[in-house]
Amino acid sequence: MEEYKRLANIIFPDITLTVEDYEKKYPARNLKDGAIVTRYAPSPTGFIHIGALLASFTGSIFAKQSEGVFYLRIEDTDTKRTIDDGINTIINGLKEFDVTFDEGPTDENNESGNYGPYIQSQRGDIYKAFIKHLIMEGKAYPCFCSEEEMAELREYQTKKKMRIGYYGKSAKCRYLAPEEAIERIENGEKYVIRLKSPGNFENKIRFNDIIRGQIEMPENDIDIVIMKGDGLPTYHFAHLVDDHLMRTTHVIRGDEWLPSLPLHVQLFEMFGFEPPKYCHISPLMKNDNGGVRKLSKRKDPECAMSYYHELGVPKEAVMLYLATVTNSNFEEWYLQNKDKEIEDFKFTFDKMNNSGALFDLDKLTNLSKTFISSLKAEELYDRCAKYYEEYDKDFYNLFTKDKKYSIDMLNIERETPKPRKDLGCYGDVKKEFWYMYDELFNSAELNYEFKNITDKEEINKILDLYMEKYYDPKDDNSVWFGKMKELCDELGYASDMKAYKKNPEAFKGNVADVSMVIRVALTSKSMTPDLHEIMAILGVERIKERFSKLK
RNA sequence: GGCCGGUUGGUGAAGCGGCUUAACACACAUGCCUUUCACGCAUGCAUUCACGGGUCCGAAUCCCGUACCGGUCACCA
Repeated sequence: MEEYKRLANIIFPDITLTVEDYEKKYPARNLKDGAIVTRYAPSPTGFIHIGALLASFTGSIFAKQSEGVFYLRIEDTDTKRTIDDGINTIINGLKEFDVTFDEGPTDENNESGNYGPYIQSQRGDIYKAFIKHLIMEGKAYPCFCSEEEMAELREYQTKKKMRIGYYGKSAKCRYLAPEEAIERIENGEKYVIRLKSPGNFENKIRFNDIIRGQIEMPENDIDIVIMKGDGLPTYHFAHLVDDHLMRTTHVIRGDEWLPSLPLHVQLFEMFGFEPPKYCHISPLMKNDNGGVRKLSKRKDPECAMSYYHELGVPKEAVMLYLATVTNSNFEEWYLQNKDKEIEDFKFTFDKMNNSGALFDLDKLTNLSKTFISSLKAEELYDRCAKYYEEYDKDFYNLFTKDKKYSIDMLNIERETPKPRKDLGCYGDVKKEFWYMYDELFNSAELNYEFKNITDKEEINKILDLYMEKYYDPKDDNSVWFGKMKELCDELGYASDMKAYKKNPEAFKGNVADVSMVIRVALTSKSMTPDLHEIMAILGVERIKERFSKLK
């Protein structure tokens, strides 16, 4: 025991605070029964992907609904991957989707909360105190094996069909006498600290995952590295220290961590701490030539949150989609409670899927269309203006030049019980309505999509007669359409569709064909929103102007 | 290769031993409505829950085996 103590003091001469000191410094949280304390703990690698949003949304919703705490912890122990401004990227990126934290860093230099620091690179002494404690008890040891030696070991084990890893007899440094270790350290040899695992692979341990249920796995017997050569802890050890000291009740994380659960439980037991509850969530998957795989930020553009931002998909639609992935019964509830907020739905762990869901962009688009259709014209206008200001300055200028005009345009067949659902994102506004702007209509290379009536003379005949005799901007929709029928009668087209269907031979065409001529003449497109409203918004002069382009 | 997890339609899924002739939603198809499209409405879309065996009066639901898919086995998280 004395040798272990000496070893510990030689490795960590400056660490004076003990595990007990930290236990006192970070007391149990005083929260109501059942309150969930959980966290989002990303590495600041400068990129927010949809899986990260899903994980953070899940954590925040459970914390909120249980009146618990949701905090941000930055896991920057991998100094090679950490980037500048990574923290701001995470905070601002999530904030855009209304995911916010009760505690944790608030920007690169500040933080709030009593359980910090919340940035792992600033917690070095805390980890060291915990590691020192283990060394003093003979439960951790310095390992001097080089990368080459480790590679050899792996090769040997593979050849012999043994389990791979630093364990049992293969764990040479485990058997080094403390005196020898001290000597090698004093000689300046490089080392890492490994856990002296008390586990036996032959023993099974069981634990309960909140999402997966009972799981049985062999005990961990691998002497994993707990402190790297650079003095920083590995993920596993930081997880133990941080989640214990920050008094986390639920660890919500991706299921890639499931295999290291025996290790984590072992770590907590070695310190006599109660482990948190674990909730392993499945990753979002994607079809890929016949197979499925995890959504990948390298291969899949839809994985990056910036993808939705650039398209102008409302954040509400993205969140709605993630809510349906989180709890499959959410959608049914939402369809009946469209006026409520996502948070009003009571999310539960047992409704969480325990196998990976295929990411369904179609479904997201549908949610987005439905959501946009429910917006008031003015609200949509504001959102679009913001979007185009960022992504299409030219269109932004046209769009905002006459605010009322654009709002009227957006309001076609909107703010009714059954609004149009044709806009999947803000970016679609330009695609659907560009012809409403003279600057675009007059400069575009127009492709008139005339359908049944294509003869130029006939088209002009219809347009002329319509303008001279039948068009009156004061008419409401039904009066206007009544006149359209009169126009049809005069020119030999069927004004009554039923009569036309009964005997198509008797007519040159029907009222739909004639309406189509006017629609295409005004917009060049065969598919548009309500024609009467379009004309009302364009006004007589511009209608005439557009008709004359066809002369 | 070891360990772990998963497998219900084109997709997300409900289901947790009899109420299932497998909910709901997306997608798709057809029809209706209709001046186009979109909306809306109606109908269709798994005789079957990966496969094989077992338990049971009864199984998508419980057990065992097989297959396939996924994850993991770093001084990365």
